Amino acid sequence: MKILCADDDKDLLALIAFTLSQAGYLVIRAGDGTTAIRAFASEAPDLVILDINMPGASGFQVCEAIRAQSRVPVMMLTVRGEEEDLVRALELGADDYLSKPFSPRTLLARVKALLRRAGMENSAPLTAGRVQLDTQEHTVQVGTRDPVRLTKLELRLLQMLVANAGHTVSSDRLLMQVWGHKGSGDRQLLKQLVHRLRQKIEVDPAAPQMLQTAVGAGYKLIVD
Amino acid sequence: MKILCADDDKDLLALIAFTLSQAGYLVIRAGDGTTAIRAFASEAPDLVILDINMPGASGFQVCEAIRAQSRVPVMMLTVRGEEEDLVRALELGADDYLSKPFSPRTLLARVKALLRRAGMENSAPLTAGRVQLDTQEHTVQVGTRDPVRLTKLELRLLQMLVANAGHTVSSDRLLMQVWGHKGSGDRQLLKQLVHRLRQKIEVDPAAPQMLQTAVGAGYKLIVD
DNA sequence: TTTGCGAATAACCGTTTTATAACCGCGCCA
DNA sequence: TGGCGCGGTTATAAAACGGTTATTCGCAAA
Repeated sequence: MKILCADDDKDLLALIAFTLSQAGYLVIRAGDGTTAIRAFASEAPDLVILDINMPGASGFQVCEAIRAQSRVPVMMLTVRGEEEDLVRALELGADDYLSKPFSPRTLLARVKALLRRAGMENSAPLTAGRVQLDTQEHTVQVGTRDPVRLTKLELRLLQMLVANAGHTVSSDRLLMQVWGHKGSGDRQLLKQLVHRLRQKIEVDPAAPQMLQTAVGAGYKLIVD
Repeated sequence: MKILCADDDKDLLALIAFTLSQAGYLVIRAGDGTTAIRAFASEAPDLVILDINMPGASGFQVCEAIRAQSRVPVMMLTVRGEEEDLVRALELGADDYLSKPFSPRTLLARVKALLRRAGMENSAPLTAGRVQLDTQEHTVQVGTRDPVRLTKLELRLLQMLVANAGHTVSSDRLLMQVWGHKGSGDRQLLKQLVHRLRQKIEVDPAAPQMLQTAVGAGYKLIVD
């Protein structure tokens, strides 16, 4: 089991690494955000622990980048009393958080819980029904049709929909996950992106079968 | 299912509210003890979450006041390592406690456990009798009838009524919850909204069975 | 440099949803 | 009896929403 830990506090990082490797996990370390993102791509860890305040890229940015291509469990480390950070982290798709200072015992318990929860047999995290995402190639394949290339934003959008296949995802949530912020004028971008995505994955884009809109609520991906 | 949350930490309150409403609960907020007591009286929540340290009235006092008139489940929030607080809280009749910091997931699990223990859980968060709300899809389903799509305002109104099923809710409170303000001319909007909602959920909208009006007071949802 | 592509900005259309307004009927009470 | 408040209903105007298309911008590859 491979765990990626990112924190700019060398001592804390060492403590975390020690605790986890003691428990039998393989720990990958990153001292800043950009390193973390790179490490994530090259190591494909089973779980990620991110400090929020880091040089390079903040924990938020790293989390966002990771969520753009994977659903691995992400745990955020925060300083106590920064609850608004938490809201943001969770909205970005983090699965749990731990506020500093924490005991190694707590850390371990939470890590185990998170891994258990993830089932760890993430089997094929990026498929739903006949829809198959390939984040490496940036492509989707629907049924036996030819794979279609997707842009970065299209991929992120579809990823969110695949992850919640069958349930509608609110526009706000999509906005947040795809662009990382919730500007008011950005509704336009979403409907455009949906439009482009439909052109690519629907048999008849004018009468969408898979990417349906839930009026007033958001969008959802229908899989049989 | 209605939950009253009292905490003077705005950010934490926001986090709690976010977590719970995400899970489909209707959250009533209070920023201090006295507000909490007043809100408890007017809202009759199904569960109460209280911070111990609050201006106005402490969590202890609020808990005591609530216990003087109700057996509703109460969960206390404590800071870690203040065990004597816990003892006192439990003696005052609190049903559970959670020490900060806690993860949203934990909170949700404990809340559900508490509701289950109280026997309130028999249904999903937002159902009352044969009425089933789906806040994600923006739909209601009544009995075995086909689900009906609701607009944003209709959903909020119905949510309020479902949370108070069987009891009449004053027009002012509905106005407040649905529109967020209490303008004078807005009575018109309410009666119109009620009208539209009846068209959607009543068998015979001209003779409402479920969404009944309490003349001079407000409206109430009748469930068997 | 030009070209090409993804993304952002903007505008248009038809539909749905919400707000404004008026009218109806009823019970109440001076 | 007539004025008044209240709730229900209907009509219409205004705003928001979703789909679509065209244009512009920024950037990196050719």
